[in-house]
Amino acid sequence: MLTIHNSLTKQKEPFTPIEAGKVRLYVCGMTVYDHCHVGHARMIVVFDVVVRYLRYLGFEVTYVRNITDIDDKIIQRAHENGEDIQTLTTRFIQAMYEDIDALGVLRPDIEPRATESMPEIITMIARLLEKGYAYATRNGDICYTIQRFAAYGQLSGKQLDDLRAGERVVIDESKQHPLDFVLWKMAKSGEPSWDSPWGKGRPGWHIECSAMSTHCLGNHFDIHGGGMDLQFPHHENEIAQSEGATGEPFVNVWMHNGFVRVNNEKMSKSLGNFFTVRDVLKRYDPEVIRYFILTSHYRSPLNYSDQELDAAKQALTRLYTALRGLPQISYQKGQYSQRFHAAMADDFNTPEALSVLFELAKEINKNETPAEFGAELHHLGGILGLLQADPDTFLHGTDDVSEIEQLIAERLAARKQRDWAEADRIRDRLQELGVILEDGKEGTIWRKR
RNA sequence: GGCUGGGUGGCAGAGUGGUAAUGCAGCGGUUUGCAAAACCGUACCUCGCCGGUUCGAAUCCGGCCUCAGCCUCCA
Repeated sequence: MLTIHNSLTKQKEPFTPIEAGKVRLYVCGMTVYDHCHVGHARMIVVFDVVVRYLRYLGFEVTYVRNITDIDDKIIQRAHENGEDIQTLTTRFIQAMYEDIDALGVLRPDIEPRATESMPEIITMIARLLEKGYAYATRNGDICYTIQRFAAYGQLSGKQLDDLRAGERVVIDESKQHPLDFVLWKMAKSGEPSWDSPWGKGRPGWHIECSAMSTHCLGNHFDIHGGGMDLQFPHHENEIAQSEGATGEPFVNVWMHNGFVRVNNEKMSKSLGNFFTVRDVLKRYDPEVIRYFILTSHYRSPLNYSDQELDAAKQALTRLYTALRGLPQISYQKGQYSQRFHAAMADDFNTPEALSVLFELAKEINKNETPAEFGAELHHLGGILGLLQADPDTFLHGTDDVSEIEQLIAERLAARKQRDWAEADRIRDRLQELGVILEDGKEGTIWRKR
């Protein structure tokens, strides 16, 4: 039985889909004005694992992850760069695919873009106006009136009276309530705009997700995910918009992943303490990053540092070392699978699930006939999107290996002559090249440090 | 000020009532020409602080200290 922590109720609940055997899931994706950083990578990998696991359990999953390709920051960045908006977003969408494909992330089933969803957005705003959930301000913007939505605050646990709008930002006098948010912004000169019944303009960020998710998945769907920072106000606003417009319940289960931290602070664009995925990929195998993300539970904070990545690399090396040289046989469910699945079914407890993989590695290493354990390890790793590379490929790296193999052959010859000095000299040389040797009964094998 | 979520052995990180998973690091041994990898054994520490409930708590309750996040955009 799969249980999932629901941010709405703040507890783990047994998961029951709305429609038997099917799961409809929406995750807030990227705003494409810059490269993905490790924080984005965490969100994307976490929900990739969620989707993989739901599918593994036999659910027919419809996974939707949007792309926000129009907003203030995009406009601003395009302006700074002196390029047009579409050129900018196209470039960063391409870059995003490069980054997350490298991390072994499966593509969503539907990937709606804000700029391609204007009819749905406009329809939803019109419905909110009809039902009295929205109003036009003096300057022509359309705003949501949160006081009309009685359940506002249910997700974040905030009471309207407790919220201090204007604490950190100037209050907009044209709004009825300081926390009312914009659904449709009137066009400014030089900015992209779309026609609407209220004149040319563009959508607010919150309405995009409400419109795209309900359009792709229906008014009421199973799971909505995103980063912890989106809980308020973004997801709170989505509930208000969607339930206001449709009159139906919006989402059954809300899932929020924790942050990546750097020196005990949230990694973020605004703090400037972020590492882009492509920079980290220059120094670490993508699978190491994926593994690193899964070493902590998805709701816990994850500390980013080189030491942590080194540790992840070392751990993954242990698993691949165990798999090296094993005959490929078909997987049969073993005793470890049960524990792996118990962990995963408990709110996707990947650290616990990974610990089972290490126990399998140990079993392989000490066992005379380890092929079955190897097949199980390979199979269970695959559920997490790990351990699918050829072990030698992982351990050797992707650079040219001919010089290394040449040196190893020379060392082997020296060892045959019992010329230990020469053998050790070559080994030192190889060490300089980052190669670690292992002399076994059946010859010498090696790996990259 | 309000709301969330945390504080676990040297480090990382699970565990939410029965006495600390897993990885790295440490120590002793096996193995090795020496190493490495691997295996076997092993220590440390008792789970932020104080009090309570219980036969029994890291795990429940109360108080306190402290950290992070949200209440602007943010995965």
